[in-house]
Formats: sequence, structure tokens, C-alpha cells
Amino acid sequence: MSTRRSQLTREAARLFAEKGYHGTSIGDLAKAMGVQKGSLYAHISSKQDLLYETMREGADAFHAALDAIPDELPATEKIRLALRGHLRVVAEQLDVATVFVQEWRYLEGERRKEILGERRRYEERVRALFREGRELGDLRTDLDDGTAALLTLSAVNWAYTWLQPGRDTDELADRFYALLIDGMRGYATPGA
Amino acid sequence: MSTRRSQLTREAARLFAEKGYHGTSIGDLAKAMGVQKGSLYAHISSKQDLLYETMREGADAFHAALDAIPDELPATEKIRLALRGHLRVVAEQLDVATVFVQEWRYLEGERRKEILGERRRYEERVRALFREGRELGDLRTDLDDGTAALLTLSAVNWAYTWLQPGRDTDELADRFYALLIDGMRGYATPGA
DNA sequence: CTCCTACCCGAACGATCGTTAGGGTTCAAT
DNA sequence: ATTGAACCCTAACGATCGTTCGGGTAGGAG
Repeated sequence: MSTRRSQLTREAARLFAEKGYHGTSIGDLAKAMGVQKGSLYAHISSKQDLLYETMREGADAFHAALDAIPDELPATEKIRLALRGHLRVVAEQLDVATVFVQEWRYLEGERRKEILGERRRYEERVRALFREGRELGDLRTDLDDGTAALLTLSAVNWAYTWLQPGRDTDELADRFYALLIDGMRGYATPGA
Repeated sequence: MSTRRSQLTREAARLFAEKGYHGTSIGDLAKAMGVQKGSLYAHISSKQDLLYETMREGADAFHAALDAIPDELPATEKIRLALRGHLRVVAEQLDVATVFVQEWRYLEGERRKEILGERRRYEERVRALFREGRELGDLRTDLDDGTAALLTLSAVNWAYTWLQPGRDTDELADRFYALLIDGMRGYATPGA
């Protein structure tokens, strides 16, 4: 709502991503806002609030990226768009994505369970794409879709560590997609 | 050296992996050792020491896994063994691997640079395998080896989040290898 | 002018942090 | 019997932590 409040959330995401939740003090936040640390409590009721809100933002962004994929496309195409969407979220909201991916364990109580559920649900939605691809024949019928989803999700989950904010992620996602779908082996089969 | 000292290092790796470096206090460490917190300083000179030693252990383990790969094998086989080695290190030393992968940024000063260098060197060694594979024709000649290495390394770097300690990692590594090399697409080409 | 909302200050709180210091125990080797 | 190494305790240190509180300022709406 208020400009000041959302600015605080943004600074929190930035600092949590850079120095970690426990490595960032309320004093650091206050300095980033140009304010005494006590003043922050006019906007929040605890430091955990800021962590939770960043996590919610991250969860919503990743799920929204999946929501935007048309349902009637072939599974392979959905997988390609899922890769694009995931990497785009990471690049466009790098701080939020970083916190979402590696600071969730510092959430406490009910909120921790909630966010953990969102993470699992996201993984399950991606897994379903691979299952669909195998069942409908877009992917090889003997595919181990669980392993395939694990490999793919692992690769993109690590992206926050190397993605530069400005990078064109669509092209990169398509390169990942091509590698995963077609493999890396030499063109010729052994007998050529 | 002394049993007590190495036990402390082990507990530190466990707690740092579970609660993070900043989330673990000297008091937590002392409780895990069954000792008053001041007593720990008979063994270490600072908390950073414990972080650094865990990192060194991790770096050595990952590099040793690459060292064990015979030089004369074809590149594809080396890649398969590298995947096996990496996942084996993660599974066998899960705490150390977890800290190595996600707590390095809390290292300070010269030690931080040192460990960062080890991480980069490891990535470069893996990248070289893909380059070799392309140049010698084991992998497709038009392969973007940088992207291939990035995809592969990302996938295994995330493994600490889902690998169970007891799991047979060789078989899993081979499944990853097969997916990466042969791809996931349906057997038949479009015209079949 | 008054009221409300939004925002901030400055000082302090109890707790916990990493670390230091000095003294004490156990026990195998000399 | 004495020494020395390995290990531990208690008590305290200054610093920093997240949080609370009462008071204060600015500006737009009534």
C-alpha cells in the first residue's frame, strides 16, 4: 500500500538476499531506509514479517508463471514455457527469488509450513508436466519422469546463484530445454 | 588430531547445515558437545575457524572426487563418473556439502577468497570435461559446452536439498547422465 | 483551527552474542 | 612424586540483537 512500506519490503529482500536473514539486522534495514531502527516498527510488527512477505511474493511469482502457460499446448511446449517462466522470475526478481529459495528455513511456525507447502506444490505442478509428456507420448514412453523433473527443477533452482539481472532468459531457457530434450550426444549413432 | 577437536568440527558442520552459520550460536555448539561455551575456546580461536574448516573439508572432498577419474577415459565416461563422484560426496558428507554450497558467503577476508577460488576451479574442471567431449566428438560438435556444464553443475549443486544420506547415488547419477546425454524426447522422429 | 494519518526520533529494555580470563581436574609419561 | 598435556568450569566483558514506548513533526481534510 503505502510507498514507504513497500520500499521497506524491497530493501529487506535485497539485504536478506545479500547477507542472509540472520546476517541482516534491524539496524541494517533502518540504515538502508535512512531511519532509526525503532522507527521501522511503525510499519512492521516483527522482523519475521519481512521475511514472510518476501517469501509470499516469491511463491506467488513462481506460481503465476506456471498459471500463464496455456493448458492446450503439448507437454513439451509447456515444459519449455515453464523453464522460460521460472528463469524470468529469477532474473526479474532476483532478490525475492534468492530469499525464496534459500532463506525459507528461517521462517517459524505456521508460516514456515505454509511456504513449504507452496514450494512442494510448485514442484508437483512441474512434475505433472513431465508425467503428462510421457503419458501422451511427447516424451519417451520409458522416461523416469520423477528423475526428469528432479533434474530439471534442480537446474533452475540453482539459477539464482549465477543469473545476471539483465540477461535475456528466454533464449537461455530454450538452450536448457534443447539440451534436456535432445541430449548432448554426438549426432551420429555408433554405426554411422 | 585429537578426538574431541574433530568431534567439534563434525558437530559444527551438522549444526551449520541445519540452522545456518549465523543461526548457530557458540552456545548451541557447546550444548551439542555437552560443555560450557567458554570451554570451546580451548579448541578453536574463533567461530569462523569452524566454518572455514568445514569449507576446506568440502572443497577437498569435491576435488578429490574429480582427481579419482582416470585421465584416459572418453569424455562422456568422465562426465558420468564426475556425476557419480559429486553425488557420492554429497550423500556421504551431506552436512559438509551443505555448508560448502550455501554458507560460503559468511566466510570473511582471505579465507573467503580462497574458498571462492576452489569453487570456481571445480566448476572450471567440470566445464573442461564438456569442452573435451565436444572437441573430441563424444558430444555433438555444435554443443554449447558452457551451457551444458552450467545445466549439469546446477542440477548437482542443488542435490544437497533432496539427497537422502543412505541413498545409492551411483544409480541416480547414471540416470541423470542418461537424461543429459540422450535427452527426454520420444524415440520416434516426427516422420516415423 | 482542529483532527487524522503517516511518519519519525531518542532512549531504553532484557536477552543473547562471541570472546576472554583464571583457576581446576584427570591421567599417562617421566 | 612431578610434570605437562588435554580438557573443562565459572564468571564476566562489551557489543549487538529485536523490540517497546512516549513523545514529536508535517500536511491534507473537515
